[in-house]
Formats: sequence, C-alpha cells, structure tokens
Amino acid sequence: MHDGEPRKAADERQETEPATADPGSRADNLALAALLLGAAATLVDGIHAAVAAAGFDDLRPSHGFAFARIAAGETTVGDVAEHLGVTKQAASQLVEELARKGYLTRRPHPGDARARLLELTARGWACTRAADLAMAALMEDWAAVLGRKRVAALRADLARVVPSGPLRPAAW
Amino acid sequence: MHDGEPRKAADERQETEPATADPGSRADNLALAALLLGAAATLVDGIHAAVAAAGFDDLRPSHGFAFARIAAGETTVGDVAEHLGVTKQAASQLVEELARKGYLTRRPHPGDARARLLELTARGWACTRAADLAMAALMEDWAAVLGRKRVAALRADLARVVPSGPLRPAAW
DNA sequence: CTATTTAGTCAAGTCACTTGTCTACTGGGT
DNA sequence: ACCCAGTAGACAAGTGACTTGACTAAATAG
Repeated sequence: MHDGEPRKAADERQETEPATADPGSRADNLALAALLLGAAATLVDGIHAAVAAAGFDDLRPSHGFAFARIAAGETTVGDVAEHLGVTKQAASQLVEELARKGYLTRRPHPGDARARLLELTARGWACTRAADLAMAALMEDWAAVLGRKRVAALRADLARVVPSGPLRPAAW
Repeated sequence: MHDGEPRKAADERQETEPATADPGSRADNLALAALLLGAAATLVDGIHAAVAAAGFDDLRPSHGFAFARIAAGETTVGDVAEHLGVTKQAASQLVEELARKGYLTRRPHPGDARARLLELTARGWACTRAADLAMAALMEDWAAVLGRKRVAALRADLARVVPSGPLRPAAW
C-alpha cells in the first residue's frame, strides 16, 4: 500500500484533475469498500442459496472452495489445506465430512501410497454444476444492468489491481 | 473440470437485448468471482495489517466493522448486533472486549436506563483514523494503476448491481 | 540401511459464536 | 395507577469449526 511512486505511472488520461489531490473522499473510499465487500457477499450468499435450493443443503460456502480445487483434478488433502489456507487436519476433517455426505471419494494415489486422491462423485459434480449455473445467472443479471462491455471492463480493471490468489474463503 | 457441460445453452432469446444474451464464459465468470473475493480480501487484510502495524495489534478485522458503526454515533449494543448480523450476546461480548482493551466506553443512555451508549475513546478514534488512512492509501494505489476515472467507474458500476447493505463482516 | 521428511489421521484444546435464561426497564391498554 | 407484553443487556452453558500436539506409515536423502 502506497509504496514507491504516488506520481502517476498510468497511461490513461487523467491530467484534467490535479493528481496530487486526495484520491477520492473518505466517503467515496468507504463506499467502494462497502461495495466490494457487498459484491463478494452477494456472490457467495447467492451461490450458496442456489446450491442449497437445488437440494444440496448440507453444505457451507467454504465447502464450495474445496470443490473448486478438487474439480480441477489430481487433488490431495494437503492440496485442499493449502488452497483453503487451513491446516491439514482441518482439511482432513472437511474432506471426511464431504465423503460421508457422498460428495467425493478417496482412492489410493497411484504413485504414493501415503496420499489419497480426491474425486468428486456424481453428486459432487451435480453440486458443482448448480454452483456454476447460479454464478452464471448472477453474472447475467449484472450484464442485464451494466451491459457486457462494462462487466468485462470491471473484470479487466480488477485484474490489474487485485493480486491473483487461490480463491480461498474469507477469514474475517 | 470442464467435462460437466460443454453445452452452450443457447437460449431462445433473440437479440432483443444483446447485453443479456451470453453473460460470458464460465472461465470469465469464475475469474470475476475470484477477483471480487480477492479484492475484498485484499481490502480487509490490508487494512487489518496496517492497523496492526500502527500498534493496534489486539484487534481482529470484524472489530473494525463494529468501530464503523460506533463511530457513526448514538450506538447501542443492539445496534452493533444488528449491524454485524450476530446475536446481542455476541455483540455484548465483543463490546466488552473492546471496552476492556480501552477502545470504547459505555455510558448510560440519557433516555433509556436499560441501554448503554457506546463511545470511542481517543485510542478508538486513533485506530479508526489508521484504518481510514490505510484504506485511502490502498485506493491511491488503485488510482495510480487505473486512473481516477476508472476507479470512479468501478464504484458507480458496482453501485448499480450490488444491493446496499450494512457493511458487515463476511460470514463464510 | 538408517535418518529425515512428508501425507494423513487421531486426540484434545481453543475460541468466537450460539441458545437459553435471567434481571431491569419501557411503554401501551383497559 | 396498575398490569404486562416487549425490549436492552448480561450471565451461563453448549456448539462447531478451527487449532496444536502426537502419532503411523510411506517416501526420500545420504
């Protein structure tokens, strides 16, 4: 935060306003912060509600983050732990719960007898598909209001300022 | 991962509204979702780290959400509870902790002997100021990359699609 | 072949929440 | 004035998702 040059290094035109003035009022900053948190909450809550409505009502939002990693393939408990930012013990408990509820199976790792490969069951895939549909529906709503170009601009702008991370659940 | 649905789901809707047709690919949706969650996490973690570095290292991010409400003035424990989306008991415990650590005081409510008005101490205000500075610095960084106009556009676009809420901590 | 690291689980402790219960105070109704 | 349902808040106990600690078994280095 605020490292290096406060001088502009951007290629966009912004000389119309004094760049040394405040980067937005306190109220504006607070509003943007509230909007970003609200957007994230809307996303997570919306997907969670849709998934629950689709019959998968024994899951919490953070389970979806584990699904995202497992669906990528070649996943172990340790991978889930690192992805979610929790201990291996916590990931092990979470995986055990998902296996007990029929969302995934654990099979021996072909090349390492200590590890176990996690694979989604049909139910797990159905749940993932429901989450994808809910997310697409939400984005469709946004596109209906803003237009696809502005949604794309939103994505592009955020990509330039947000450090890419492993898409882990919020921890606060 | 993608074996679930190669189906394109070409809806019957014609180009009556080109903006509502295809909301974007699954990868794009996922990317935007990841960016929004990442932005929220960056914000919260950044502010929390800056506040801790300023000497207020005995606070958790969710305390900041309580500060935001209390700083607005005329706040009771029940207000904090509603604002944070937790029970009154949880809010009471949180307030007790903040009072014990010297961030706020509880004084009798002038018009209701049951209630107690919460007020930030000098330390509480200093902490709030540190959080504001950190937030402003982060926004300045964003403005340095995107330009002030695009940050404003970000705020305006999000305001159109995100339902306004009480700025409460994430619960997932 | 021994020593160290790694994957995963079992067990117990932690802590921010919850529900349940209580007191004290408010305010409206008859 | 009184009664009484409703509200503000705190105390106590329980819950559950996490943690640290200890352990087994298997891979890997030397």
